[in-house]
Formats: sequence, C-alpha cells, structure tokens
Amino acid sequence: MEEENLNRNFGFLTHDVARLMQNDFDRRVRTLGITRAQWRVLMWVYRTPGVSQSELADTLDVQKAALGRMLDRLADKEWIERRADSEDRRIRRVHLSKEVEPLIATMRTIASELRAAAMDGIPEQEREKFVDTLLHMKSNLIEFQGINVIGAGVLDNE
Amino acid sequence: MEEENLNRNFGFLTHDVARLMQNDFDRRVRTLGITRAQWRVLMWVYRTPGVSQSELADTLDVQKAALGRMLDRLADKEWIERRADSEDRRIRRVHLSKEVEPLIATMRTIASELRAAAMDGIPEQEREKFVDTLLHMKSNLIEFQGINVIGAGVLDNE
DNA sequence: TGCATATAGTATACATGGCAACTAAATTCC
DNA sequence: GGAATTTAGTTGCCATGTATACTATATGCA
Repeated sequence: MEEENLNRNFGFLTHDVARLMQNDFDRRVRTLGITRAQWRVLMWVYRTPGVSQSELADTLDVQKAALGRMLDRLADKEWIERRADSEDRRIRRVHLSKEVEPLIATMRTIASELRAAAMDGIPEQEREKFVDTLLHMKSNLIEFQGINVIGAGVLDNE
Repeated sequence: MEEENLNRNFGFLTHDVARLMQNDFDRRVRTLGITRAQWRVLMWVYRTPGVSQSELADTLDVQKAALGRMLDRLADKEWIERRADSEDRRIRRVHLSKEVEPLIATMRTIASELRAAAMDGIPEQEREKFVDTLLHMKSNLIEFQGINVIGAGVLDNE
C-alpha cells in the first residue's frame, strides 16, 4: 500500500481550516455571546427578512432540525422572532429584532479581519482561484450526494 | 454597508465543503460502523503505532479531551487499545487491534474515490494550488490563534 | 368529499469538537 | 528533599450537525 501524504489530504485539510476559522472567530466574539454559526443565520435573515425556516435551512444547507434549534437559541436571546404565516399555518417566518442589527455590523467587521488574517500572504489571484475551486467542489459534492453508498454502486439501486 | 457576496465567502464555503465531504464519506461507510473522524485517528495510529494520546491530539490538531473520547469509542469497538508506558505512568500509548487493519485499507479506497469525485473537472495543477493555499491558511490560522480576542488589540494586552 | 401524499417544523439520540476544571504524575527550582 | 510548576489524561457542560421518527397542516387526485 502506497504511503500517501496525509498532510496534503485536502479532505482533512479543508476540515481543519474550517474548524480553525470557526474557533478563531468564536474565540474573538465570545464576550458578545454569539457564535459564527449563529451570526451566519442572522446575516441571512438580515438579507431576507420573513424567510421561512425551511427556506433558511435550504439556503444554509443544514437540516431543518439543526436550524430549528439554532433559532430557539437566537429567540432565547431575543435576536430573532418567529411569526406565523397568514396563509399557511405550518410556516413560521423569521424576523430580526431591532437590537441585533448593530451586532451584525460588528460581526461582519470581525469576520472580515479574520478572513484577511487567514489569507495573509496569499495573492489576490490565488484567493479567487481558491474560492472558484471551493465552489466547484461544493457543486460536485452536492451532485454526488447519495449517488454512491458503499462498494461503488452495489447497494444503491433500490 | 456594502453588499458582499455571501456565496463567495470562503469562511462559510470552506465550512460547507468540509461538511459535505464528511457527510458523503460517513453515508458511504455507515454500514461499516465507522466515521471519517474515527478513521482519521486509525490512520495515524497505523502510521505511528504506540503514539501517546497527547502526541496524537497534537498531530490531529484537536484537543486532548476530544481525542480521549474518540479513543473511548474506538476502544469500545475494540479497534484500538491503550497500553501503559513503562517509564511514565501518566502516558497511555495507543495501538491498533489486529482486526482493524483491513478496515483501514477499505476506508482508504473509499476516501480516495470521494476525493476524486469532489475534484472532478478540476485540473491537477489547480488541485495542487488549492492544497497549497489550504496549508498556507492553516499555518496562518494556527499562528494567529489567540493573538486577538476582540476589538483588534484592546483586550488582549494583559 | 375524502384519502393519500407531501411539506413545515419539532423531538430525540448520537458524533464531533470547544472550553474549563479537575486528578495524578513528572519535572524544575530553591 | 520538598514546594511549585508542568504535563497527561479525564470529566462535565455546551454548540453544531446528522439521522430518524413524529405531529400538524396542505395539497392532489379519485
């Protein structure tokens, strides 16, 4: 069996970089009582006020259960509120509270600083290529999802 | 406040790609009763049998607590065992059980297929650049860790 | 109309990982 | 030698995420 270089395995590497960015971010903003994942939700609600939970879960690419609990935590802090839809009683639409908007701006600044720090020493052109590659990978992976389960096409034909 | 393109935010993008790879992998191998994170631990123990828990945590870049619990789960399945160090009674050295080695080879194949799928359509040269950028970012982030807490140098000078 | 199916959201169980506090053992320094 | 410090590992608590099963409501179709 060939020795591959585990340190250049982009599967694990991507995972590490994502975790490091999340941790750095969360460490910087802990005193504000927020996390990066929560801030991401707030950003999208800021962009699309009144979005439904399912739409939001789709956008953020997380499951409805995970998003629901996130919204519970955000509602506990009174940063969002869930309002009934007038036509469909299943739907709960998400709105920001007034108090949270300045927080979003602060977080955006911090996120921008962190991204700059992470990309320090990497030329602009490579950054763009990096993002292009990530987008390409993301679309590959979404397309690939569920196609193969195990053993390359043995168990997935029912 | 400028509208930035959240879809080209490499912080969130990296996070998404890492999660998608992890999920695809885990979905494919679920019937084997293992996860990608567990397999990663096994890979390193395979490479460095008898490694201590602290060394392993450093290598994998996770905290000792997280690694310890991972090893608990792996030991429950009898894939690893922890042996006492003959000289330092604090240290527990990690070894693979015989049964797990074929599993490692299987997982490696599946991981390699998944990486190929994720990188489908991306030329070799860009893949290398992508990995270089990830490595550069990882080292930036590790160096950056804990330097700044909040407010760019206001609270971190004690 | 009325049953089958789809959709929105919640609840539960588990894996992963962070942070903090702790114990035990080894090492440093006076 | 002995106190102070460091190191190895564990435990508790929490956030995030997946998978699964459940309830309530809407919709489609005979």
